[in-house]
Amino acid sequence: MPRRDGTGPMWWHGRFRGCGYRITAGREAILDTLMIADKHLSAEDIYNKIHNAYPAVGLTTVYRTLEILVTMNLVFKFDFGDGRARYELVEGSKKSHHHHHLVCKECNRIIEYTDFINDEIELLKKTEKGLSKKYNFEIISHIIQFYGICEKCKKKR
Amino acid sequence: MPRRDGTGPMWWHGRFRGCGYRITAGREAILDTLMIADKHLSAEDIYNKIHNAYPAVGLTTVYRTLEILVTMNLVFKFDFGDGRARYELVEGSKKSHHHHHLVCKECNRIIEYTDFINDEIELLKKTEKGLSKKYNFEIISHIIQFYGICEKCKKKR
DNA sequence: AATGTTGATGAAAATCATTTTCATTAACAG
DNA sequence: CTGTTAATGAAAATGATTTTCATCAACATT
Repeated sequence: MPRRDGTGPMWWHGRFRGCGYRITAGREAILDTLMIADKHLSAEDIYNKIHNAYPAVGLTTVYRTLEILVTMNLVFKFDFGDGRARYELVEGSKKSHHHHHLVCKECNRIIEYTDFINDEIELLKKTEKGLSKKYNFEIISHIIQFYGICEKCKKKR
Repeated sequence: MPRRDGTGPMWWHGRFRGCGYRITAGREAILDTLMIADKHLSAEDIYNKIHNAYPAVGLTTVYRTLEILVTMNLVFKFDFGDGRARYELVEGSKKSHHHHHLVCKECNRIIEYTDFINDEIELLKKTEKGLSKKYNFEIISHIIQFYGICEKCKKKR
């Protein structure tokens, strides 16, 4: 039985192996980092967090692992418009919860919000159902982002 | 009075000049292209479309103009995950209409949909109102995208 | 536990969209 | 018409991400 307290195989091992991928120290470190952070991180963020404990894991491996995780739909890749991608565990993978983001066009601050989620989930369900039928499109994930000016940047003006 | 039939100043001239920007042939060509296309284009798409009529307009100018237009909220910049940004006129600027996108994770095809928009608009309004009050965040635009597998890619499997 | 197959890896080089530099040109206010 | 200064193109720089390739290690099989 999969556990997540470090005493047994992690919840994702089976799925990983099932796809023909091997479990390596680097990959475990990357997944652990994503689970602990439970927040969007860039590839370099992850590399830095890992580097002390696993000096042998290079940035290339971080990119390669993230690509696999995104393909497997275990991780979602975000673009907040600042030229580098951010990654976070897909909702349901573990601790993560349904949320979306506000992106400040001025300072690029990201605000994660979980408000007004119930109505949103309901609408999303309905929309996904309708869209997947009409376009015969299998919907796996979605993104909702609001762009604007954050509190601090408004004051600066 | 601003017109859009080529017989007078375009609707955006005033706004452009008001921000201290000059009107140049290149900028007119870029805006025209976006208006005619009324669909997401990459910087290079625009460059190619313009190049015959305006060989003097370089790709750099396209990028620079697009950046201005995005800052002025006349144009929206999209990331569909294939490494190059797409641009389209903001809804309300001109012919464009409220719509969102389905993105195929496999072939990167983009499907533009306008279905189920009424409920969506209503929810968005409510959410935007709530969010801007709670976080004191001025919302200018939003993005909704669904990721998944398109019809053709499902069949290929 | 030893071994072979083959996926995984790091380092360095390559890629490629986008940005910056800089000397020249042109918009437009006066 | 003229001066000021923003806009421009070409070429170089940037910087995140990807690829190459020789080496290493996971793990299925013995």
